[in-house]
Amino acid sequence: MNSKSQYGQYCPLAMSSEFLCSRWTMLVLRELLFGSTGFNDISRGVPRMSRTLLSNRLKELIEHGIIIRQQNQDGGQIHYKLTEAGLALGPVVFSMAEWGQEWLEIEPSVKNVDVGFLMWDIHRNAVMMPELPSPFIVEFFLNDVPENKSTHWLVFEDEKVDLCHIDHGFDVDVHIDVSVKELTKVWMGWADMAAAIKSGSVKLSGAKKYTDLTVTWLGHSSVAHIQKRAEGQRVT
Amino acid sequence: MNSKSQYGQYCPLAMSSEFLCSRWTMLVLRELLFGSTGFNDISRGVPRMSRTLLSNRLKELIEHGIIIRQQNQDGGQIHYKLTEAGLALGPVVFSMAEWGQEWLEIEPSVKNVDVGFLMWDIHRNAVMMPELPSPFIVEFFLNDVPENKSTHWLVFEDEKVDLCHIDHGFDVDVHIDVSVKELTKVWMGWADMAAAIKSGSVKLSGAKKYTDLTVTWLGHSSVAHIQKRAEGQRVT
DNA sequence: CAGTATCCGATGCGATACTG
DNA sequence: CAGTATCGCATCGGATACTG
Repeated sequence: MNSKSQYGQYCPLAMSSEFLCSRWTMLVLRELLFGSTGFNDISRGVPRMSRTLLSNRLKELIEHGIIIRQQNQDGGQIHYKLTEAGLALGPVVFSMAEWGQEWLEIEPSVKNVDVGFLMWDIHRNAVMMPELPSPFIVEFFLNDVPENKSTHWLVFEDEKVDLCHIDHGFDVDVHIDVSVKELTKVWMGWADMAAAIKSGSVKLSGAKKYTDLTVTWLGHSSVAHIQKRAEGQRVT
Repeated sequence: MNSKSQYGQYCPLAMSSEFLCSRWTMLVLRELLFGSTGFNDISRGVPRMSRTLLSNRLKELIEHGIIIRQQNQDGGQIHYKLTEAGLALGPVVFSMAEWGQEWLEIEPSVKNVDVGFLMWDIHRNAVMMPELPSPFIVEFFLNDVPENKSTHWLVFEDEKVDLCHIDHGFDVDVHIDVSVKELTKVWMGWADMAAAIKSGSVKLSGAKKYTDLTVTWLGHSSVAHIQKRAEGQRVT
C-alpha cells in the first residue's frame, strides 16, 4: 500500500495519477462505474487480476475516498460503492475509453482476448425485450477455444440476464456459433453483424422471430457508437 | 519495453491504459501537450524522473504512435512532437487534471513539493505584458528551502520568459519573498494573492507600477479556474 | 461469498558513469 | 544537448493455500 508522494508535484494530474495510474486500477473503476458492487462481480470483470491484488486495490480506493465498503446490518452482501468523488471519475475513465475506441488499431485488441471477460461484458449489456419469451436462452459456441471454455449461456429472465458456463440442460432458443475474434468485433462495433452473418462467420440458428432480433438483444459495447479512425491514422 | 498485452481485454480502456497508465507517462504527456519538445525541456517538467526512464518512455510513446522524433536535416535540435492521435489525448490528460483540481485535498499536494518543477511550471505560463520593460527581471526568494535552491529569476525579454537559477547579477525589478507552500497555493488558485500579500505571507518589493501587476504577469496554473469542492467533500 | 497470509520470482526504476 | 549502459535493490504482484 503505497501512499507517499512519488512524483513530488502539487500538480493535480500528478496527484491523481499517483493512485489512478497503477496497474488494473482503471479497469476496477470501470467495473464500479458499470454498476458492479460485489467482490466477485468486480473480479469477473477483471478475470486476470489476482484476487489478492483486487483486494489491495479496493483498500487503496477506500483510503483515497473513491469508494466505500458497505455491509447490511443483517450481515449480508458486501457492497463497494463509488463516493461522489468516485462517480466524478466517470468522465476520466470514459474519455480514455473513447480515445481508445477512436484511435486504436483493431488487430492487437482481438489477440489474446479473455473469453471470460468477453462473455461477462456481453451479459451485462444484453438488452431485455418484451418480444422475447421468459426465460429466453441463448447458447454461445465459441469455435476457436478449448472445449471446456467454448460454451456459454445467456439466460434472459425476470428482468435480468444471467451468464452461465455450466450446462443445466437448457432449452435453447438461439444458438450462436462464432469465433471469439469475430464476436468481439461485432460486439465492439468493429464489424457489422448482418455482414458477418451473410459471410458465414456468425452462424445463427433458432426461431427466425428471435434470430432476427439478435442485433437488438445482443446489444453493443458502450463505446461501440464511436467511429474508429481510418486505418492509416490508427495507432497501437 | 513491455508491449505484450497484460490485461487480456479487447476493451479500449484496457488497451489504452496498458501504456498510458504506467509510471510518469501521464506527466510526460502533460509536458508534450504544454508544448515542450526537447529532451531537456521535457525532463525539467519531470525533475524526479530519471533520464534513463524518460528515454524509455519516449521510445514507448513513439512505438505506440503517440509522438514522433524529429531532427532538422542540419543535425540541430531534436524535437518530440505529438501525432494527431497524441494530440487527441489532450482531453484524457486534462480530464484527469480537472478531476484532481476539483476533488483533491490541498494539504497532501503541498507537502514535498519539488521547487524545480514549481518554478518551471510558473515560468512557462508567465504572461508577457506591454506595460513591462524589457528585460523585466523577477527574483523569487523561497524562504523555506536550502539556500542553494532558494533563489530563482524569471527573465521577461524578447517575447519570451526564461527561468534561471544562477545569479547573473541581474538588475532586479521585482523581488518576491514567499514560502514554497504559499507560492504553490497562490499559483494553483487555492489561495488569493491579494489576501496573501495583506497577511504578509507573500512579501513583494519593487516599483509599485510593477508589483501592482503581479497577479497578471505571474499568471496561474492552467487549471486554477476550476473551483475546488468544499473541504468536507474532498478526497486524498 | 468475501476475502487473507505467505512465498518468491520478475521487473521496474534509480543511481552512477559514460558517449558523441 | 541528447542521450545510453550497467548494476543492483526494492517492490510489485502472481500462485497457492487457507479462513469465517
